Amino acid sequence: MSRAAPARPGKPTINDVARAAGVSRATVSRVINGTAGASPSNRTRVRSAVAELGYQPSATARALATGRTRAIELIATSFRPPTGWLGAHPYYSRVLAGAMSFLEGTDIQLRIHVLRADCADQDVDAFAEDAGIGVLLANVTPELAVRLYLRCRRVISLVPTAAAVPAVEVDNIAAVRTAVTHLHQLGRRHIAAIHGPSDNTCAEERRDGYRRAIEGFGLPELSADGGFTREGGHDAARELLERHPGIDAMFVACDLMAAGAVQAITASGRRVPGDVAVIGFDDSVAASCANPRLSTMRLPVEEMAAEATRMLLGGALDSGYRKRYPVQLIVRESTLLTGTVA
Amino acid sequence: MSRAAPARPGKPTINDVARAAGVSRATVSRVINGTAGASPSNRTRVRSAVAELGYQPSATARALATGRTRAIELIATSFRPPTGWLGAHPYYSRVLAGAMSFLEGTDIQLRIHVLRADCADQDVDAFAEDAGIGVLLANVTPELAVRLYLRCRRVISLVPTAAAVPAVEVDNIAAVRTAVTHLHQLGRRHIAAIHGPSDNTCAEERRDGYRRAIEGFGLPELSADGGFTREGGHDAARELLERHPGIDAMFVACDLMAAGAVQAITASGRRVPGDVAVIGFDDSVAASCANPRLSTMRLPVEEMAAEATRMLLGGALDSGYRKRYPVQLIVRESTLLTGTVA
DNA sequence: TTGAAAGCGCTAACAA
DNA sequence: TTGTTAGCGCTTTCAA
Repeated sequence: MSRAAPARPGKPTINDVARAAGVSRATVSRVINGTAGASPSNRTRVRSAVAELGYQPSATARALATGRTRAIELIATSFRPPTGWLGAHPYYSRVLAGAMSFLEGTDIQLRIHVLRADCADQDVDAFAEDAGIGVLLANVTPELAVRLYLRCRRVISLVPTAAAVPAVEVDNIAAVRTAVTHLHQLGRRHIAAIHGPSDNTCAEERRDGYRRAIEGFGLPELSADGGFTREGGHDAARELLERHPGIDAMFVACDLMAAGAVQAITASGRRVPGDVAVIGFDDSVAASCANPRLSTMRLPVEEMAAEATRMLLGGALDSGYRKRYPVQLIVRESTLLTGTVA
Repeated sequence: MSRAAPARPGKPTINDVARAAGVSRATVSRVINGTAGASPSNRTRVRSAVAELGYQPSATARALATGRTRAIELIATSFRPPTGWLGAHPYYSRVLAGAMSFLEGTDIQLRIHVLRADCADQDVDAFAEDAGIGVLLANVTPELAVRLYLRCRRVISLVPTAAAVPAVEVDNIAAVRTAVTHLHQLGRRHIAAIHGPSDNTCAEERRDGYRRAIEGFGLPELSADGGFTREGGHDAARELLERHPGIDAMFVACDLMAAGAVQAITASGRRVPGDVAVIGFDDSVAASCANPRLSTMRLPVEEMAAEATRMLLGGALDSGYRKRYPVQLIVRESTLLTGTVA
C-alpha cells in the first residue's frame, strides 16, 4: 500500500530510468547532472534510457534533496504609487522582460510576489524563508528591503534603497543634467520640472539633479509634483503653466507623467515642442505613445534586470554592492525643432 | 552523518514543532492544514509551538508529498508579434495584475514562463509535466495550446485559441460594432480600420467585426494592417490617409496601434477628433498616453485573468469551455467633439 | 567507477 | 483522537 500520492502519475522517475539502464539511481543522478564518476558506457546507456522513457527530473524532489529551489523571486509592493504596480506603470514590464530574457532556456523559474499593504512585514519574512536562488526587489521601501536583506542575503534591488542592500543603479543626477542641458541647448531658459513621489529614492535623486542643473545654468527653479502617474503629470503641467505662463521647457521625471504633461500643454493651446519642449525619463512605452513622441533619458532596465538576475545566480553579493548603468539621451519630436509642420 | 543537505539551515521543521508541542508530526500536520482529527487542546499547543518557533511549512516538501505544486503557471510566447511579449505590449501587464490580485494573500505562487521560438514544442511538453495547479495561456498559438491541453488538462487561455482549449473571451464582433457605431453616430461616413496580425484570433475577429459593421452601415471598407505595434499603427494610418484623404474616422484594433495612428494623423496636418476621430481597443496605458487621449473599447483583462486563475483552482475545466466578458465603450477626447480649443 | 542507503520535510494510510 | 510508518523523487556520502 502506498502511503503518499505519486507526484506525477504515470511519469517515469529516476528509478525507472535506473532499471531501464540497468544501473543504480546514483549513476543516473550523476549522468543527468553531469557530475563526474560515471563511465562513458553507462553514460550512454542512461542517456538513451532517459530519451526512451521521456524522463524529466522532478524539480520539486531535487529542491527538497538539495535544499535549494531553482527559482528567482521578483517582489514588488502593491501599495506604493503608482497604485497597482503591475499594469499601472510600464516600468515593471521591462523588469520582467529583462529577467525573463536571462532565464529563458535555463531550468530556473521566475516567481512573482506582491507584498500586501496590511502585512508587508509578515510577507517579507515568509518570502525570505521561502526564497530560492535569490530575490529581485522592484519597488520595495528601504525598510522592507533591509528587513528582507537581513533575513536572506541573496537579494538585489533594481533601484538603490537602503545603503546595505545590493542594487543596480543609474546616475540619476548626471542623467537629469544631460536632459536639462539638452533643453538649455535648445535655447530654453524657463525650464520647469515635474517630480515623482518624495518617498521614492529615484524620484528624489532626479529632483536633486534638476536643482543642481538649473542652478548650474543660473536659471530659476520651477518644480511641481506628479506622483509618477499620468494624471499627476497632467495636473502638474497645467498648474505650472497657469502659474508661470512663460515656461518654455519641462523636464519630467518619468515618461508616464510626461505623456500627461504633453496633453496638458497642448490642451492649453501651446505647441510641443514649439512653445514648450518636453523631455521625459525611462523610455517606456508611454514615451512612444505620447503625441508628439517624447525625447527621454533611456534607462537600460531590461539589461539591469537581466544582470541583477545573473548576479543572484553567481551567489554572494557584498553588502552595499552597487553596479551603475549608463543612461542614454533619446531625441524624439518633443524636443525636435526641425521640420515641424506649418 | 547526514546524507542530504538540510533544506533551509536553521529553519524549524515539522519535527521541531512536534517535539516542542509534545505531539506527533501527524498531529502537527493536521493542525497546520486544518484537517479534522486533532483535539482542541493539542491544536492550541501546536499553534503556540508554531508561533514560538516561527515555523513555516516547506512548500517544497509539501509538494513532493502531495504530488501537487501550489503554483499557477503563466505561459507566453516570445516569438509572436508584438516582438518581446512582456515590455512591448501593455496588455500583459494587465494579465499579470489580474492574476496577482487573485493570488494575493494565498500561498499560491505565480510562475512566469516563455516559450522559446526554436523549441516551443519541447518547452510545452516540459511545462505540461511540471505544471502545478494549472496553466494560464497568454498569447500562445492554437497548435501549441492544443498540444499543452492534451498533455495537461488544467489549462485555460486568456483568449480563444483552438476550440477544445478552455478560454475566457469577449465578443469582439459586438465590441467592434459598438465602436464603429460610435464613430457613425458622430456623423463620420469614411471609417477606416487598422487591424492586427492575421495569425491572431482576436485580431481576426475584430477584422471580421469591422467588415460586418461597415457593411451594415452600407459604407466602404478601408482596411490596413498594423501588426499590433505602435509603428505599424502609425505607418498604416499614414498610408490610409495618403490613399484615401477623405477618411474622417478610424477604428484601430488595439490602443498601441491607435496611439501611433493619432501621431500619423496629426503629423499629416489633420486634427483628432476634428478631422479624423479615432477609437482604439483594450484600454491599455497607451490609450491614456496618446494625445488626445483615446476613446476605446475597454476589455476587463484584469478581471478575466483573475477569474481564469480562480477557475484553475476550481479544478476540472470542460473541453471547449468558454466564459464571455462584457466590453465597455470608454469615450475620451479622440472622439469628443465638444469643447475643443479654438 | 559503482551502488547501497540515508536522508530532505512533509502527507496520509493505517492501527491503536 | 493519536502516533507510527511508509513513502513522494531526488542527491550525496560512504564503502566497495
